[in-house]
Amino acid sequence: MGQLRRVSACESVVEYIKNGIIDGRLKPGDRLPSEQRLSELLGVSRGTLREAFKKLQLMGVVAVKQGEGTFVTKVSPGAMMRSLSPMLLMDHSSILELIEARKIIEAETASLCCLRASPAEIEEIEAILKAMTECSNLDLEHFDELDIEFHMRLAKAAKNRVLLRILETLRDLLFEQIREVLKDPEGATRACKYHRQIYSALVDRDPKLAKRHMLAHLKNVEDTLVQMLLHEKPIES
Amino acid sequence: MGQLRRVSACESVVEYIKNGIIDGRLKPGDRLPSEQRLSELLGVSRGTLREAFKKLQLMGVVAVKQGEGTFVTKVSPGAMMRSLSPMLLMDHSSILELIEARKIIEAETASLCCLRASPAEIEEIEAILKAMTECSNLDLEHFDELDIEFHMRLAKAAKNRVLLRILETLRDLLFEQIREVLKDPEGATRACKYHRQIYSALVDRDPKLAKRHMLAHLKNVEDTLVQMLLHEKPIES
DNA sequence: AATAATACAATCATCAGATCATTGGAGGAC
DNA sequence: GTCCTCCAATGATCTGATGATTGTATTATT
Repeated sequence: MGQLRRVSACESVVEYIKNGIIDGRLKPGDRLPSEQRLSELLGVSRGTLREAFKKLQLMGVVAVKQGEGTFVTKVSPGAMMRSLSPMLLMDHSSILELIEARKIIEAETASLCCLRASPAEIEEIEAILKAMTECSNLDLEHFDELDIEFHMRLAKAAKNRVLLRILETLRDLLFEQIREVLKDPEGATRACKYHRQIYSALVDRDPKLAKRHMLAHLKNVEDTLVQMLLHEKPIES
Repeated sequence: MGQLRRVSACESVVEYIKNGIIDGRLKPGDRLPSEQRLSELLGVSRGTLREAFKKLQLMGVVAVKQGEGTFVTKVSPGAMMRSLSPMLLMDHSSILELIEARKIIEAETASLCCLRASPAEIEEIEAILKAMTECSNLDLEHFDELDIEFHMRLAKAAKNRVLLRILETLRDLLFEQIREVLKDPEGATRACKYHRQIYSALVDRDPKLAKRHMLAHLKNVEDTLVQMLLHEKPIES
């Protein structure tokens, strides 16, 4: 009997690593022992260990690099964005739900950002804004990255890791859609304008204004996206 | 050297399954071929296949059941929010961040609920509220379940699957804390009062009022929790 | 005939031992 | 000092096996 819970070996390994980080035995940047050694150490097979790593990878706890090893990830700035989950079998309605969620959360983080951002963080955001402005005229290539970076810095300066994590996930899910919007030079110009307004409110430490501008910005993105979705139906694989 | 991207075998399998769902070859509830057969079919080893399944599992795309097989699950846009909880939930500050996130999101869902809830949904919510009122005097046992049910019905009636999924995750992470608050009879009574106010606003279809009451409710929970955290320090492992 | 107990087959969970591919660094050629 | 080659460490993948769990067909019992 006793089917209460037979913990899988894989899950045990995940817990082991997680606890190691929690109690400080493992720190961000640390390299774990090789698969060979760790599997012997924990008494599980390499296959099981790799499944656990796969899970930890997806949770963003570790990063695996062939030829180098497996590392505890630091909570670094938006360094590794692409690696996360793609997964887009979304219909239009779910895209709209994603955007609605983003509007709600990001409007609030913009507001919190006004209250909590350090001067250094504001400077960093300014630098990104500057790069975006210069970028928008010539190089649309990296504009989308800067756009996302702007939003993520804002969210980070809001000092709430839960909201940040949620926005990171939403960002990944909406990444392709955002790119499409920004491919249009006019869309990029508009985005710049909104970003400047948000930044201005941030400098003035005006939460309500920042919230309003962010909402206007995302509403604009939403409208553009709706237009695009109405005219193009294909969902590229 | 064309190191542009060497797609890993694991990732190929993930794409294969995902595309199968997108183009309708695989439908929710379908059982995939056994690991043995599928690995031969796709030309990868079973270990690789299992790593891919691990990832798909975490993405909420498939469910693996020992002795039965691997099944395609019904996939929702909120499915990806699952991995929010890696190592969070360890110190007090992260609990407060969780509550802050909950305040922001749930206040907005209460508002949306006023705009979108069907009469039938409002009736269901009323029934839960009634049960809570009766319950609070005698049976504190199931009161917490009803409390959570109330909030979840509200979120569901807001008709946004992404926000719903986020709140489900936050609920799981905060569950123990919520229980503690409601153990106090006075806390339960207060909760009832707030719930009635929120429900009243819902009946009147007054989004702003509902939002305000929800915020007041969660602020109260937050305050109670802060008090508790100040007096008890233990962090159970 | 209906029901309970058993045996069996399918399937996932895990293990053990290999080979291939990639990375970083050591050491030599210039 | 700089560049190149080679090699050891490590992850990526493969192969083949055994244990654990589930559903079902079979049998025994009433």
